[in-house]
Order: sequence, then C-alpha cells, then structure tokens
Amino acid sequence: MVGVQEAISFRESASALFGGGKPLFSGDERSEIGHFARRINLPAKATIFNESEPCVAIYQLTSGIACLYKTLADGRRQIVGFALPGDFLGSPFSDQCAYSVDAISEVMASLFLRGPFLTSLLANPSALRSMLEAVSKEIDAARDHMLMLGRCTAEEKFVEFIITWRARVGRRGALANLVPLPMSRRDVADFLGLTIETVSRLLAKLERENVVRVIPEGLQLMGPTERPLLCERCHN
Amino acid sequence: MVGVQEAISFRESASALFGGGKPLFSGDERSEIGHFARRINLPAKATIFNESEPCVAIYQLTSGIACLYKTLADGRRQIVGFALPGDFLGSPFSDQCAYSVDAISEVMASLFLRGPFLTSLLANPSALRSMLEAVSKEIDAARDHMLMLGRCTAEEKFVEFIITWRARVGRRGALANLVPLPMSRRDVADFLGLTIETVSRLLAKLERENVVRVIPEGLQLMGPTERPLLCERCHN
DNA sequence: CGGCTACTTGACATCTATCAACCGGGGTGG
DNA sequence: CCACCCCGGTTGATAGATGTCAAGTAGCCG
Repeated sequence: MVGVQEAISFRESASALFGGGKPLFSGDERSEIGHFARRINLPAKATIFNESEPCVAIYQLTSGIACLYKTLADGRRQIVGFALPGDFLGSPFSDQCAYSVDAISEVMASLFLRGPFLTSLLANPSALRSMLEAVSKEIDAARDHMLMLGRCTAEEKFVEFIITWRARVGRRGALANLVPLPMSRRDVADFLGLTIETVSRLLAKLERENVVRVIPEGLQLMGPTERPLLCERCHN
Repeated sequence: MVGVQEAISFRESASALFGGGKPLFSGDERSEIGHFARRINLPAKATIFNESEPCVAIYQLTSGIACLYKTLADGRRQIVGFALPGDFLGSPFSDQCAYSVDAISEVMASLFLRGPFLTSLLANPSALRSMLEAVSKEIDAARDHMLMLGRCTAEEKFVEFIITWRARVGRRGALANLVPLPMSRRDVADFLGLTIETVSRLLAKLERENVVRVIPEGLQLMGPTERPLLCERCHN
C-alpha cells in the first residue's frame, strides 16, 4: 500500500501554476531570483499566511499539500483551492493577502519577498506570460467550482470532487483507482460547501452502493473506474 | 428618474479588467491592434459566444452589460460574473471557450481575432502586466463569490450581491442609493445559486422590513444607506 | 490506561426548492 | 381599438435535501 505522502510526491508535476510544466523563471533568471529565495519547512496544520494580513512574500510549494481558504466573521470557512508542489501562494500585486493558506501535510516551500519577486516578474516577459497563463487556468477552475457550489447536489459535488482530485494527483496504471485523500473530512466539506456529517454520509452511501471503498489513506474506486463515478449531469 | 442604461453608461470606468483604469494597449499599440479590431453591436439577450465552442475572438465591451455563465447538461446554469464596459470576454490562451456570454442589455463591443490579439499581448510587456493584474483581480472576485456560494444563506447572498453590485455600478452622491438592476430575476438567481422564487421572496421580505424599495429599474435603498444592508457576518 | 481527535451515525429541524396559481404589462393580431 | 396571450414576476402550499444537535466509535498518543 502506498502512503499518501509518497503517492503525492511521486506524481509528475501537474502544477496548475506552471505553464504546462515550464518553469516560471529559467536559467539566469532563476538564479537571480534565487538570490532572495529562502527555503522554509512547515509542519502539518501550520498556517502559512492569513487573509488580510500584509502580503510580504510569495511562496512556491516544493513538497506537501496546502489549502487556500476564506472565512466569514463567525468562522464559516470556504476552501477555494488546494495547492500542490509547483503552485504559487500569495498575491504579487496586492499589499494584502486575499486568502489564508494552511499546510495540510508537512510542507516545504521557497519563499520570495514580494517586492523583488514582482520586480523580477515584470522584468521577464516570458515569466509574465507563464504567470498569466497559469492564473487564467486558475480562474477557469474557480468558475468550474462556482458552478458546482451553486448548482450541484451534495452527491454531485462529492463525486465531481473525487474525479477532479484523482485527475490532479492520480497516477496512471494499476493505482489509478486509489485516490489519496490527505485532507480531513472537514477540509473536504469546506471545499464543497457542505458539512462533515453530510460528507460522511455520502461516503457511507457510496460504499454501500459499492462505488468506493474507504481506506485509511483515501478511497479505492471499485469497478470499471470511469463509469460509476461519473456524474453524467456535470460536464456537458 | 434615471434609466438603467443611462446610469450604467454614466459610471466612471470601473472595469475589473483594466489595470486601475489604464488602457491595456496605449498609443501605437492600440492603433496597431486596432487594425484587426471590428466593432460589433448586439441586441439584448443575444448570445455572444457559447461554452465549448472554438474560441476565435476576444471581445472588449464598450457599452451595455453581459453575463458570463456555465451550464450543466440538464440546463442548470450558474452565472460566474457580469461584464461591464471595459471588460474583456474570451480566453486568449485557450482554443475553446470556457464559458458562455449573453448580452443582458444591448451591447457594443470591439472584436479582436484571438491569434493577433495574443500576438500583440505577448509582444507588449506592459499590456501583459495589465492583463495579469486584471486577471488576478478577477480571481479574487471569483474566490469571494465561492465563499458566498458555499457558505452564505440566501439572504446573505442577496444582500452581499446588492452591496457589491452597487459598488461596481453605483455613482456617488444623491443617487448612491439607487441601484439599477438591469438583469432579470433569473439572472440574479443564477448568479447567487438560488431560484427566482427565493429571490422574489427575499425582495418582498426586505421591502417589508423597509430596507429597500423595489422600483421598475432596480432598487432604492432606504434609510442610512450603509447600515441596514450590510451583512455583518460577511467581510471580516 | 485515559483522553483526545477525527470520524460516523441517528433523530430532528429548517431552509430553500418545487409545484402551482395568479398578477400585470406589453405586444400582437383580429 | 380591444382581447388575448405571453413573459416576467409574485405569492402560497408543500416536500425534500441538507444542516444541526447529540451520542457513540475507533485510532492514536501521551
């Protein structure tokens, strides 16, 4: 059995914030920007930065998983995305963080001071282009998620999440139907706009229907992988 | 009484897709890009382009209002944003449209073929930068909306919408408490992830509580404008 | 062993969707 | 010119999905 951590780190870099796998800065630029990069290491559950605090740094995940979220005054939380290695965290153009980020697993990241990062970015058209392309992909994903949050049922949300998440972290071949779920039920619920109880019940239901099996590290998809999970209403 | 159309066109360019009001292309670049720009004019309710059709053009609204939306196979629709004059429509980096756009009012727009548009964009670092900044703002708005869709009650969603919409289209001074609502109830509902009936009931409730008055062109906010509408739970 | 945390399960409450009737205005056609 | 119809909107009755509250379980760590 492959541990979640291992499964995650094995995956080929599918970073949403890399322009198709190309590094944002290359060669000289990378070493130039490297001058002011610092490596940091955070334990699971650590907060990397907090919504509405001054945004002084941009981070790039090198290992581990983190979640981006926003909260209301009374504590209600909406996870707006999960970050995987390669993804950038922070708001280069804003003095203030637009969201919070927590480490889900232990996390390693490169830290760039925002000022110098921005300067380098603006001085490198190819980096600018990569970043624009990456942010454009992010916004597509955000809009997909809006559709899900606003118009799907609990079960559709959950199934859609499993499918999308598997596509993002999954490997091909023999293990494709093992979906690691390193985040807690609360994280899943807060991502889908549900409660943990509902998520738990959905899991039980899908297990009763022999669609998935719940294992400690995540889920095992049963049967002809593609068919039963696909929510035919989604994705026209 | 000011008509909606008039109110909208009077507003100072608050385009979310302009970098703080700076035009994306300036001077020579603008005239260069102007070579392949075409002006188009569409009646209300016209579809400008459709999700998943090939993306051949980028549009920039010059007047009117449009809505961006995604749909599920069975017709459920989620509006992911409204576009105002200045906003760009289309996916420069993608061969395929990521969403549909309908004109809400009569609309005028500049049309750029995607290829040449992209070429010009990539050749102009300052335009790239503006675009990146604009898309970054878009994604912030998208995440705010996710929080709303996933974690707010119907009333909170609606109030939040009125406040945000007023900030976007509203003028200051005497008319600040007149909020034009050029879109239909269905559009509002599809933006908030609700049904038209619920939106209608919320309006009735807020009117009963003397918070707003429903007028043909939109809403009149009653009382000390800021206080009663503000949903204290949102925006910590 | 004990307590903590994450998770599960059950009973119940409530919000919002659904279904249906109704209203009013504007356009159209007789 | 009037009647009708259509469309967008409102209102009411009801149902169902999901949230809430509460209890119980299992694994983990001290």
